Amino acid sequence: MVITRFAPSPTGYLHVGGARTALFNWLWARENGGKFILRIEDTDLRRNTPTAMQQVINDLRWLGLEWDEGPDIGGPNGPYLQSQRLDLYTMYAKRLIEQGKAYYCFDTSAELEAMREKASAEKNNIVYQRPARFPDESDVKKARAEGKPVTVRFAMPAEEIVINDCLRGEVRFNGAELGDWIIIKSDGFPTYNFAVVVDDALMKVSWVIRGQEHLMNTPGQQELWKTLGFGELPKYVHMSVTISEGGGKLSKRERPASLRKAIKKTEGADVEKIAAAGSIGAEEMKGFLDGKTMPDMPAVDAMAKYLGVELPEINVVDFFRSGYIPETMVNFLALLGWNPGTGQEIMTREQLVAGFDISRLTKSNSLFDRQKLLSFNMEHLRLTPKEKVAGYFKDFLKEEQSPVAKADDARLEKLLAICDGARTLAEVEQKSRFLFVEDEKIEYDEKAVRKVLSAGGGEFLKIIRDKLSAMDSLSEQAVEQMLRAIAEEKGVGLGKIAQPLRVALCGSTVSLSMFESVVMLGKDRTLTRIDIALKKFG
RNA sequence: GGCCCCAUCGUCUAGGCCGGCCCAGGACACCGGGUUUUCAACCCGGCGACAGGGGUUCGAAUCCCCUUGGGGCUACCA
Repeated sequence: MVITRFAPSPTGYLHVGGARTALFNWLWARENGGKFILRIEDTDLRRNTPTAMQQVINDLRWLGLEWDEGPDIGGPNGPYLQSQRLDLYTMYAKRLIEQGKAYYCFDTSAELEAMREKASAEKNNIVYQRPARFPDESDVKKARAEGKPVTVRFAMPAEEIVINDCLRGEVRFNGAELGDWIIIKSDGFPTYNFAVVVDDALMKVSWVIRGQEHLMNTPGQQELWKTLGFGELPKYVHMSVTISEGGGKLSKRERPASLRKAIKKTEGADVEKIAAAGSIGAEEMKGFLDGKTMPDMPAVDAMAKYLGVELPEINVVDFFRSGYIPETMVNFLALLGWNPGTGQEIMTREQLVAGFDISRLTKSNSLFDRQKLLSFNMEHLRLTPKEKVAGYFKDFLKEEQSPVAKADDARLEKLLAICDGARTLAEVEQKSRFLFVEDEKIEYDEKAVRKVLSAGGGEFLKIIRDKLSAMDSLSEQAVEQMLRAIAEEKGVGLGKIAQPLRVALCGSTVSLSMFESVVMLGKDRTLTRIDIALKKFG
């Protein structure tokens, strides 16, 4: 049976790189009728945040990547939180020590740092000097009494280690150069590389599909697996990595970094007010601007909103908030480093599962192209069943606290239908907003007013007003006829007529079709808005 | 620096393992035109790549080597 897993560390929102890894594992399990496990790697006390696990779970659910075993639903191989498996790691570490395959160390971080510096000065990799005699329990006691840190290292064999990667073939390493590495930290917690082996083995994971960044960890993990006698090795697949526009692995730091850039670029930026918007202190703000610290995501988002800058989407939630739907994300992410070989690009979840194959993974890194994502979203907005999209739209509106949220299901679907060709739900929201704002509260875009209303558009508005008030029933056809008639009479294009009306009704030059807009707004409110606009700008 | 991975249009990629069907195909972006009540969409057309150098071969995008470039890892992070 194919058993895969996704093992994030709960350090914040799920970002697209992680989502892609999760997706490939999920696809491979589903394709083979296997199992997909969610495991939380919370062995770093300092970095974990209490809400992060729930955030990751929410994001995976939104993407539709359901797992068969996990911390929230349990399973036969639990617990699925590493922090709850500590006794297991301790037990296996003890076993290794007894076998003489691992040993205690008492180095301080300063001593380690000195070793690193020495190695780097010699233009070499740091290799930990294995002691001639492994310390015993009495040494440990002594070290503890002296207040020295106690860690455990795995003794790597000094021989060639060959791993067989399903994507990259045989990759060779020199065990002697890799050196002995820590499996138990001084706080008693296992390191990632140790816990991952124990858990993968105990959870019977048969396929380890992860990013290329883990390739160097594999020889160590493989040796440990063998030493622990865990039997048949899992199949290893080290996928390409997702690169961002600026070069380098896509990282969640990009959002704060891009905000910092924006603040520095803004002339006369009121740093105090910006900090207040993010509810962070002056100290933290200074550290952030100096590039020393990163505020948390809510603070970053709030400051960006205050400044009115768009930050690049990195986390899965960012894409949700920008109006993308899960179908798009799953499809697009799947195509980053994989393709079905059929030339088909736009695919449903089912098609992805059916067509997925590890052997068609790409070896080279790929860049996350937001332009293409945008066009994918348009396609999926069209392809996905209407009710489903309406559901996503509702969630989106709620998250954005949009006035459009007041609309009922029928109206929502209507709006979505009118906006066929929109690339994001945010575009639909933006175009529809004016329908749900009070007549007096329309915000008029200065440029739009200048360009359309002040430039003689008021004349046409008056004509429209007169014609409209004479109509007794409104229909899209009737409104269209009326507007076209005016255009013809005046010998101008329809645009000359529709644009002033648009600005009067919406305050903007970007909105729904005017024919539908007038009908949906209703005669009275349309007239009211025309009057307001005429009074203000006519 | 050391170790490891990778290398086809601006981007994602097809093709490469089984050399000739590839003077390299698709998609997104871009450019030009059309359509149009705004934005978007839509239709037609166009630009555009085998990183460089050596081999092997009758023949190389495809196989080998070197160079260059990109990426990863180099923690008591995961």
